[in-house]
Amino acid sequence: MSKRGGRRPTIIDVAARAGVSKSTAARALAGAPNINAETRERVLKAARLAGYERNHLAVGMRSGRSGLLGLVIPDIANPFWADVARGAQDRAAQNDVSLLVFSSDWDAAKEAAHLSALRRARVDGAIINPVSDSFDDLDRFGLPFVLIGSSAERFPDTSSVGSDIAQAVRLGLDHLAEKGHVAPNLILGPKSRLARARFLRSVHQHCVERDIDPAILVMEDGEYTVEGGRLAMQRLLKRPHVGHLAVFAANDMMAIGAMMAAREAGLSCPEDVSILGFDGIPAGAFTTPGLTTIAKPGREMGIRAVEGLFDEIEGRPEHGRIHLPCRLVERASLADLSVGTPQRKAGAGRI
Amino acid sequence: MSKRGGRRPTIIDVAARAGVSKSTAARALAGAPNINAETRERVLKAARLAGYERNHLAVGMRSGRSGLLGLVIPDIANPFWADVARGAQDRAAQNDVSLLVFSSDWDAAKEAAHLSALRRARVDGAIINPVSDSFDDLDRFGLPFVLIGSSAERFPDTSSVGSDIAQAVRLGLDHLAEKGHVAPNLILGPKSRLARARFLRSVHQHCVERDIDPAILVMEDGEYTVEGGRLAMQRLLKRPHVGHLAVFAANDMMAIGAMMAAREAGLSCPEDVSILGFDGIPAGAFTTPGLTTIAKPGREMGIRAVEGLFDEIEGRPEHGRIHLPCRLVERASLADLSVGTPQRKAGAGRI
DNA sequence: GTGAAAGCGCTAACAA
DNA sequence: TTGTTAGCGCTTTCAC
Repeated sequence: MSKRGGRRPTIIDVAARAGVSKSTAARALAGAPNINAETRERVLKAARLAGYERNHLAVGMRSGRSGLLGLVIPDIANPFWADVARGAQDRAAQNDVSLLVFSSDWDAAKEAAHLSALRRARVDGAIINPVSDSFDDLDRFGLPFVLIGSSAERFPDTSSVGSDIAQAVRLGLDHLAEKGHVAPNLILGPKSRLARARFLRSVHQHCVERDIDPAILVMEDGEYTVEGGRLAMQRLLKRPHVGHLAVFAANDMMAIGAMMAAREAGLSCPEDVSILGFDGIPAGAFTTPGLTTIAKPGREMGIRAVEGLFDEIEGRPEHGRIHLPCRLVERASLADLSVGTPQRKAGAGRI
Repeated sequence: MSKRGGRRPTIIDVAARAGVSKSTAARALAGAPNINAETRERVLKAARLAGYERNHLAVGMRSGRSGLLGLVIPDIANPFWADVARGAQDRAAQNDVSLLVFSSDWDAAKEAAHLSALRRARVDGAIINPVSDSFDDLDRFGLPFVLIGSSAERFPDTSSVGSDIAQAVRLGLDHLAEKGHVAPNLILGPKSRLARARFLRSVHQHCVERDIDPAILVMEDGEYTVEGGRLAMQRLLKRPHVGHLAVFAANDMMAIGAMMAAREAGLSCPEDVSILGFDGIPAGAFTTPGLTTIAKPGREMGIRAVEGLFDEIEGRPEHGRIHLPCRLVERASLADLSVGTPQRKAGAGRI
């Protein structure tokens, strides 16, 4: 608390200490080439002694760069998004840039408010997972941005970073098939969300590749929450079905909800019901049984998004859509139906 | 993307549009009293038309206030801390200030780096949960700060916000006693952390109040993680004991680990083992059985911390230690041993 | 190789 | 009530 009140040293203080002008001090501090080596040392030493730290505000003012980046995600309390935030944070720090993180809580009005706050804070750009698929707020954002975990169809000249849904679905469906679940039931997100369509499209495509008729697929919708998954599973359970029930949920939270619904219905997992999740949140390791899931590379997504944003800001027109691969996390929520019975080849086309 | 490249309007643009000087425009925008009502309207309208937004950097430069606050927490991926961050975020937004959130990952070097980044970003102050209890970095932070979830013994003239550990421990121990577990085993954090001492002190104090000899308490240490809890529980299980085993863990993650260790040892919860957690993380609702726990008011802590920080910054010397009450979340991890046998009064002093 | 001066956008003290 | 001016800390010409 020593110097709580004391004015913080400026470049002028450093220049005075070193006995040079402030422009010389600035040159030394910036590591410019056109300066006497000995003078530079003197300035650097003076800066150290004075405890000088460059004022980002003043720099921002001159350069037009605040050194601030925004990150708008739906829910910081969701471990997946927290992981994204951490990756972005770390990558930004490498370039001495700070990150303003906002939770939109799936609320378009809140998102608009955050975007506005970001503009006022003079961020150099933002990484955004848009709440709605209308992108209205984005149209008037007016600053460089990168989309994360969302399709960029509306913004052809914008980069986006996401997980490779098609690859993830393939991974999941093939793993299910290996265990003898060729055409699993699906628990999907709300119809309003584009992510749902992308997921479903990948499933259809994979089915076609494996000679399975997509029409036999049974599916239910729900919110991307535990409760949403539980409700969807209850509906699935009410439908007529025989024998073992396999479920592929579009989100780990929903998968956990489905697991609870199964237990509440007196069914046990994985004996009566197999459940595959999608996200890779830590809580999946604590359920009974542990949740087998497809893990998205959250941290890596955050890192790549920041790098993409740097490109946007610098005007390097990458405009790429980066799709990072997901990986299978095998735990215990899938029954192996292929054991004891002849291993059925994928593509059999029956449930 | 319309005006991506276009220079953003300044107060000078607004003044020109309204046909006044920039100081008049500034007065109107600031809502100063000494200005003609009609002129004010004209300026406001001009600002709206121009899409003017006040430049926080420039304001910060003049006023010495950046409108930025820092938050340094051990782990943004821990739902409890994410909750704190969200509360702080929301409260800060009310005053149009933004929050820079950093994860120290329990690493003192990282913490020091973050504190330095915060200073360079010119935050007006910070909310900090210090990694180590040595507070060395804090000594040279040099900006207003508020401690969160940590004791402020080393900083008598600093505010701190935390949960009321004593009340929480009382709540937990009394609830355990009601269920017939008078002297539960304890799973504590690492010896190096001050939080451990505070927790233990509260337990001792409560025991004394209830006429229980603290010496009979059995305890194990571990890291504040699932793995730490599992290891501690394994050690607890190896000790000689008869009948039902009750455990009070100092952290939900550890409690979940303890639950796993019990299951791995062939014991079932709550039949053979009762487990009480402390934190209130969402994952506790997804374990089998659901984890009974004491929930800390994370969100509220974040809010109060920001308010306390505003006081510090304004120079209002509150220097209070706010201890917010915790609440019991009853799920299914505790056996009720009082059923069927006469309810034993608290204070019996036996296991 | 170094210094003087302008200017980023804003607010506040002083003048009119 | 309004305008003029100085200056926050920094970088970047332009002279010397």
